[in-house]
Amino acid sequence: MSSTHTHSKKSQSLTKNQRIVLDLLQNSGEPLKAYFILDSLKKEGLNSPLQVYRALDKLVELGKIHKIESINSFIICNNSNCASNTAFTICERCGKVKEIKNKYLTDGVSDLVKDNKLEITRYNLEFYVLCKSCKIN
Amino acid sequence: MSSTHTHSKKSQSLTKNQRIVLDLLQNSGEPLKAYFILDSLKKEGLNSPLQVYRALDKLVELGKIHKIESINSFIICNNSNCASNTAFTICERCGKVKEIKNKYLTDGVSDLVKDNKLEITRYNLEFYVLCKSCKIN
DNA sequence: CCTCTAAGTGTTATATTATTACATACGTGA
DNA sequence: TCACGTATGTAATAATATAACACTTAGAGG
Repeated sequence: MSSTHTHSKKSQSLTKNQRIVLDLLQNSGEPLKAYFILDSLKKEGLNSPLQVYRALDKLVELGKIHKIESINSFIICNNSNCASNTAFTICERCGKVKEIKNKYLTDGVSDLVKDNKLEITRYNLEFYVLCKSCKIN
Repeated sequence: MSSTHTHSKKSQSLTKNQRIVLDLLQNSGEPLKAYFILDSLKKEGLNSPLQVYRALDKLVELGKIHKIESINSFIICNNSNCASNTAFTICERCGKVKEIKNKYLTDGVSDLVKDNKLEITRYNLEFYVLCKSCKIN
């Protein structure tokens, strides 16, 4: 354990603010709003919106979370860092959001994109649905 | 032509506020922000944000315009009222937005959706691209 | 013609979401 | 040790959107 700093670990380590925001999103699993995150993390030392937005921006950039544009919310990425390509279903009745893991859908979109000669850097797909439990009731 | 009022003609006529907002979006062709619309239409008698948002909401509902969620902007629908199914490309460099008219893409998405047993009521697809002129320069 | 109703209007105030600006700290590599 | 990139903390403010309430209008239908 003598020479512990062979090369920088910085790149894979998050700062404190980034960490606590990521943890909250991870534990929640649901989309959360910036100001809700702020309120939730007051006790951890977060005091201003900017601290939250900066952490969120960084986490989005790292592909660890996604922003769901139509509801101004942020959610943990459950596709092991899909690097800003997002596809979600949002229930119109109960608001529940799910990240679409279905490879066929996302691959299909990629194919469509290729076929149509679109040079995409990233995309954001939001499908409004009626979720199973809402469909039943 | 004696009984001219067989059924209401109301449905196809817009109110004054809806009309002037739609006209502005039509003439512009670009995505516009709500408060820009407000400023632009002060002289036409629009005084408050709510007047703009109400008109925008109605026009979105009618499928005459779309909201582009990731830039909080509204744009005329050039697919003859696609009823809230939207697909756009947004240039990451210059910000130019285009509604995707390509039937293959939108049909393809519909197919994917069917194949994946998603019961979609509507969708919002935002593809970030590098547009032709930006690619050259 | 009269009245009921749904939809729209106008206005004030306020809520929600996000950024600017600026001074400071901290770690890494030269 | 210094410079640089990145993050931090804080206050102020900008940008986006909605709530609440009183009032008007247009068309349906008697």
